Amino acid sequence: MSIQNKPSLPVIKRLPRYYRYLGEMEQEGVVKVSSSELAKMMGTTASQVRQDFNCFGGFGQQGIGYNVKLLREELGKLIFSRRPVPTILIGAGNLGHAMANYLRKDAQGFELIAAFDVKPEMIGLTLCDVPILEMSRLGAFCAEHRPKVAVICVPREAAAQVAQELIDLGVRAFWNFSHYDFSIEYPDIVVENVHLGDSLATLSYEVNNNL
Amino acid sequence: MSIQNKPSLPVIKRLPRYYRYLGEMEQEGVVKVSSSELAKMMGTTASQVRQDFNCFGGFGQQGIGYNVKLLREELGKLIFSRRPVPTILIGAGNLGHAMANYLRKDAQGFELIAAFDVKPEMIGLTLCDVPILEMSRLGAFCAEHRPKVAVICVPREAAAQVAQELIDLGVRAFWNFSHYDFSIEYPDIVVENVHLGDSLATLSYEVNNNL
DNA sequence: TGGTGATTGTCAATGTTTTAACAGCTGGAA
DNA sequence: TTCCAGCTGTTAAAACATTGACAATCACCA
Repeated sequence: MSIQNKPSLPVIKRLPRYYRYLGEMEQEGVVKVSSSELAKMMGTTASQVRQDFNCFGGFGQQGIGYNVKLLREELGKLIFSRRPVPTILIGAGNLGHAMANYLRKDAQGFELIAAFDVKPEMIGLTLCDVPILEMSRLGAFCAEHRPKVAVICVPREAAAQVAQELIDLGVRAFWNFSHYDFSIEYPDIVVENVHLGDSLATLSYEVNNNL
Repeated sequence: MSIQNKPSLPVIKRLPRYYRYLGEMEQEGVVKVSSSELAKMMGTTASQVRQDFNCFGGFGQQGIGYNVKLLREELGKLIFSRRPVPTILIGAGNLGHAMANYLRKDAQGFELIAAFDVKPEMIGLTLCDVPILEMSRLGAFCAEHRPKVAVICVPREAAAQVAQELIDLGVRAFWNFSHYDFSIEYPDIVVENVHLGDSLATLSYEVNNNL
């Protein structure tokens, strides 16, 4: 019933998947679910499912199982902010476009408020209804609008400098698609890396060695 | 000196990063590196670095360290195939475009040979120099060209069916951007998931709870 | 030539995550 | 009412991953 020890990273990484499956179930009209049913979907054990939820105080009812709607709501409260987090995007290239679209159509909890790029021909265009601004305006924009999250879609060479600039400007969270690795010197900053190259290399390794 | 026990997933996931850092060092003209220097870059311990390489037989020289060029070559051999792996892309939308570009410009070891989409207005166009074909031609194409890897950039609703079709057609490796989770029923299939939604949700959790 | 400092490969210890086991609760049937 | 099957919460054990420790090796120098 009480909040247990701080959930570990593996647990946190599983929460969105639970949330996703529960959403699908709710849409299908499923009302209750057991840990073993969830385990089957997740490809893990019932034990892990129960332990995961227990980190946050256990949302189930002994003898019954979990109420799908309630459990999903609770997970939602844990994962998402009450109101959309103001977010900016740096690098409006191909990947930047895809991610801006993703933020608008498929993500919840984030509100894209501006994009930035260095290419002169992009300035003034819009991206998912937000303007693409010059990098030189970054400072003034952040001072005024105080974005909390930045999506980094620039090449590695540019990333280090941009990251430092954004940190100095008060941005505290990064969804990082560049190959640049944020250093660990800033303890109060959160970074979620999507290293496509590493992901693809992992696939390559598996193809090479396991097929 | 001999090949140790099968490397675990965490080790494999670190290989691309080692490879990346070694590439940067080689470009800068660095000749040798010690486990503690690598550890510092990776944000881990020297012990782990040595243990990681030891899974594959230890590429260093006692008393000296590791030869940057040699180590990188060895890791490259482990990660990448000798010749480019024929690869197809399913779903030529925004994300598909970005990933096709990525495959061509920034990835090694994969050769995009065709893209497929359901939208009639896309058929006949090209994407990174490869044709965009109708989904109905998938079977014939695979029979002729035998792609090994498929990049899945379709919505979740479509993914399950496409995946099954591709598996039946002999594709054995998937770089999966859809929200569909490949079931575990096929043991000889490798899947590398890039669940953007889950990644973003993780970031959201951190923003919500750690900032 | 022999000593010294640096460094790897390897084994043992520690820490973390996952799995198993079981007491206690619940709803329904006999 | 009482029993039973099915389920959670929780504690304990097992598996796994990381870190620490140290002998063996090497280049260099006196």
